[in-house]
Amino acid sequence: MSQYYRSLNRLIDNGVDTISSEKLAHIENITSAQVRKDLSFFGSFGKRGLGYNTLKLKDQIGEILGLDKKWHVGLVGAGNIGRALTDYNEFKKQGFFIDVVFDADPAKIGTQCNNIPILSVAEADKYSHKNKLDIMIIAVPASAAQQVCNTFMDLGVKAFLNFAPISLQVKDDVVVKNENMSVEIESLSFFLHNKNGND
Amino acid sequence: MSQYYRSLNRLIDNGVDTISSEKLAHIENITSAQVRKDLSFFGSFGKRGLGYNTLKLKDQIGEILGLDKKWHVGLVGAGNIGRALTDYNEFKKQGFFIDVVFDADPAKIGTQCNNIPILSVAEADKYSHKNKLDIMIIAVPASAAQQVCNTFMDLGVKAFLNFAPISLQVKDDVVVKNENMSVEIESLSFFLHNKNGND
DNA sequence: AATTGTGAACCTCTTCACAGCT
DNA sequence: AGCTGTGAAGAGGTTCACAATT
Repeated sequence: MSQYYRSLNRLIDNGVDTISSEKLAHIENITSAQVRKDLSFFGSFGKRGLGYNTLKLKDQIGEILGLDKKWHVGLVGAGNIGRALTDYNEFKKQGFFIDVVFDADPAKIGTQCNNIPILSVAEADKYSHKNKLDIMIIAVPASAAQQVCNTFMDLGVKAFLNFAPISLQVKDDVVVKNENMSVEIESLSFFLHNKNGND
Repeated sequence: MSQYYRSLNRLIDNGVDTISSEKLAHIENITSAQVRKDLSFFGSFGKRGLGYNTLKLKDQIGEILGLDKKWHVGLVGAGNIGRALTDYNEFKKQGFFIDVVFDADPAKIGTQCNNIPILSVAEADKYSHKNKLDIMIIAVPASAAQQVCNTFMDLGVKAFLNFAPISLQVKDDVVVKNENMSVEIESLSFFLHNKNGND
């Protein structure tokens, strides 16, 4: 869904105002039936014989994904990944602005990261009572990730984006999405390894 | 598989030398049958009545994933994400070292990024004739990603890790893994949006 | 007694194919 | 005529349950 949204934005920028499931499928490297199934699950957005209106479809998907809302995002871990994320344009473009950064390093606390204040994790409690925190991004080492997650779960955060390379244990009403770059590069390693083995 | 590998490393560090599919499943938040199916696909690594030897299993998975080999990785795009990746410890730990960075910005060319030289994309041809490039990481804007991908495909690169938020079109013998952080955060947005709607 | 490895059942996601709109 | 929306068929992946093994 998210991927359709992005492709539609690009199509709109290029002045395309109508698109068929066939063409959209080609862009996404999937089948046209898949596109129609995905979209029809949420409603009837297309016109038979014509296709989908790019602008209308984009808005409808945006609404489904809740992109019309502004979510308050916090980040834990002002390391390499954390710093990159505070200035990541794709997040900003979709309306995900990072309000606050938490870190454990006393040298960093009180400073800023791309104009976002860095607080101590101990201040999270106080912060969360004054400010909304819808989504927390965890960009700390694996050894600290579960503890950090627990801290913010206890403060009522229901959605986590986890960059630490472990599987977090969470309550039933909490959702975690993992962003594990090592997993992906290792699957490339697997592919190359096997390809060469069969040559 | 990759996730098992990481968990096994942590178990070994903690002095655990044997583990059952049940316990490993618990760590990964999956079922024990799933663990056994995954592992048995590649061979019989366990001992009935006992479980799996952590050290042996780790080595066997490492071999399957090709982690005993050293892969030569190149990076295109010395932006926020690119810079973070050149110093990303998880890659280094698994043996993925970035040898070279390519960028289009004349101001960056000739400089270094965490001690890795930054070359112009025009020099990629020359570079690739003298050095191996097994995996290319694409960390450029969406508008440039396909072109960059084509350039390196033509130079014979068969594996890409793509951080640009588009679906790359590649030849049949080439594999692309996408690392699209916006997709994940948007799925969190979707979750929160719907949860609140049903409250 | 404990735990693996695996056929069979089950479930979920994908593709096919075509009726029904525009 | 062209393209969507969707039931039915098919493929792929997950779980069950138990014989085999240590």
